[in-house]
Amino acid sequence: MYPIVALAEAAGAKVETIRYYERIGLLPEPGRTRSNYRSYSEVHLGRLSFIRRARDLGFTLDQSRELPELAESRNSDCGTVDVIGQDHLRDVERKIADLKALRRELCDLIGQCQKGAIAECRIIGALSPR
Amino acid sequence: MYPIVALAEAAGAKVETIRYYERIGLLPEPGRTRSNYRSYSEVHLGRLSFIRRARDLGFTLDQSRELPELAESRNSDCGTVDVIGQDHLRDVERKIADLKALRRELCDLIGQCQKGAIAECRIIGALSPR
DNA sequence: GCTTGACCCTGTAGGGACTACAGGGTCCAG
DNA sequence: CTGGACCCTGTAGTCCCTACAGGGTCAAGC
Repeated sequence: MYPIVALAEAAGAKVETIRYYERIGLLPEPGRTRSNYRSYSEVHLGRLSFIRRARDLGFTLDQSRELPELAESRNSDCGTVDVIGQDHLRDVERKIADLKALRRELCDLIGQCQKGAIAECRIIGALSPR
Repeated sequence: MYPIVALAEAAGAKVETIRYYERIGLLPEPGRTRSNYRSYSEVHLGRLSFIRRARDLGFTLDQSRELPELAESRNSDCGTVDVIGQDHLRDVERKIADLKALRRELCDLIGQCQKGAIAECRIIGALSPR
C-alpha cells in the first residue's frame, strides 16, 4: 500500500500527473485512508509505470491505454488482436531502428570527441526521411 | 525547392506544424516566391524530418533542437559535448531496452494468438519499474 | 497539549506542443 | 473568367501535463 508520493517515486511520475490520470479515468481510483488519503497497490504501480514509460517512448495516452487492454481482452476475437498487435509491432520496430541509428551517431560523436576532434554533424542524417 | 505541402508529406508533418515550428524559431525561415509562398530546400527537409522523428521517439522539442546542435557546435569545448552526448546516449539506450521488451511481449501475444489462444497480459510487465 | 513541518486534499490556472478554423489572396485548368 | 486547389496570417481550441492557492492531517519534539 503506497501513499501517493511513494507511488510517484516508484513509477517515475509526479504527484500531479497521478491525480490527473485518475481524473481522466486512466488510473483506477485507489482506496482511501480514514483521512481521505489515496492508497495504492502493486496493480496501480504496474499500470502507472507502464503508462509513463510508454509516454516516454512517444506513444499517446490512448495507445498507452490500448496496449495492455490488447492482451487483457480475452473476449475480443483473435483476428482483431492480431491486426492491432501487428500494427503496434511495426511501430515499435521503426522506433527501435531510429533509435539505433541515433545511438550510432552519438557513439561516433563521443568517440571522435575523446580523440580531440569534434565530429561533423551527421546526427540529422540518422533520422532522415525514410 | 519544395512548397509547404510537399515538405509536409516528405517529412511526415502537418502544414500547421511546419508554420508553428517556424514561428517558435525551430525551423529557419524559408525563402518566399513572388506571391509570398514558402519555398523549402533539402536542408529544411532534413531538419524537419529529424525533429518529427525525434518527437515521435519521445524527445522534447528542446532536445530535438539540442541533438544536432551538439554535433554542430565546434566552438563549444569537447568536454561539454562529451558529457551531454553521454547523457543522451544513456537516454537512447534506455529507450531501446524498453522498446525491445515491449516488442518481445507483442511478438508473444501475436504468436499465441495465431495458435488460437489469447495470451495473458504480460505487456504491462514489459515496461515495469526498473 | 501545542506547535511546526512534512504530507495530503480539491480546485483552477498556466505551459508545451500542436491542431483546427476563419477570412482572405494566388494560380491555373477547363 | 470562374471553380477548385493551394497558400497566407491570425486566433482559438485540444492534449498532456505542471504549478500554485487555499486548506485539512498527522507524527515528532518541546
